[in-house]
Amino acid sequence: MNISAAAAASGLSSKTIRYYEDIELIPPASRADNGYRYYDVSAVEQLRFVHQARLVGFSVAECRQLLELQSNSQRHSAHVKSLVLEKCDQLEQRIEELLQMQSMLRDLASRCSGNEGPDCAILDELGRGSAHE
Amino acid sequence: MNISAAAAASGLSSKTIRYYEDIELIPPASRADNGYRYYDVSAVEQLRFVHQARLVGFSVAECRQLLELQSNSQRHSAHVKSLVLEKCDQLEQRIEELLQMQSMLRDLASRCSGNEGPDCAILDELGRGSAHE
DNA sequence: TGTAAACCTTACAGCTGCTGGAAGGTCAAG
DNA sequence: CTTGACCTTCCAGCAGCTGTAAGGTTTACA
Repeated sequence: MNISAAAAASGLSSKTIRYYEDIELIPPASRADNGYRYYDVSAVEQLRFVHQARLVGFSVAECRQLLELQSNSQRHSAHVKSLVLEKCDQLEQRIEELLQMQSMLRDLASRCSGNEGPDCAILDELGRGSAHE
Repeated sequence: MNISAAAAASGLSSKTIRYYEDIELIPPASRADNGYRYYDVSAVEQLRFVHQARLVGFSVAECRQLLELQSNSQRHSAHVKSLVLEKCDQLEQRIEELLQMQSMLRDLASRCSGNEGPDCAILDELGRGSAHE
């Protein structure tokens, strides 16, 4: 399997796969006679693993940890689970932040008449820097 | 007002203020005789403006737009308002994404026994790359 | 057989939005 | 007169890729 097929199968881009190899997130791919990277089923599975982990919000560093756990038969599943729950909490926090920002924006928007004139409560408010603190 | 006082008054760091000047987001600060940057009330207000805009989710490029609008007496407040509402929508989208990620994580966590053993549904699932698609 | 498109390779630059550090000048307190 | 806290510039680095250049290979088709 060439890199672009592996990309299609894993959901990553070829570029990203090379990049992950570069930063040693994943081991160097084996090579065909012509020097092309070659991926077997288990290599693709690893790519998919990383892709999924990234999708649910793990950083590359955290993916490294997860891959280590995956290859460590001495692992405790409790450890893995705690990483997942921790990430969950982080997402929760981030969501709260975004909701905060959104409510500030909605508040700003509600104060602005939104017409052809230049008077704008949004610009005024931003300059005042209150932001309800 | 020195840069650190301006920083304290605006909520930005000195570093960030210099950076914003560097990328020409804000005009070059005036200088005292000793070469130190000097900020008056209106300069500080501009800094605060940018800080607030960043806080509610505007990118630096968008801040540039907002500053232009602020200094443009021909502006229509409707234009400003639409930028704010658009940003609101973007936040909404991002929040949805994070919620999605969170629900995938919760689902993964629920499948994992979380004990001393190595068997872990999370690692299995990530490798399978299903992610409920 | 030729050639053009579609792959593959490496290497390096750039993106966003800062932050840290080095090397040096200035200023206020004791 | 020294010490510490400012200030200055400039350059490097963080995450996590993505784009581009310059070249080699393979495949399809005329």
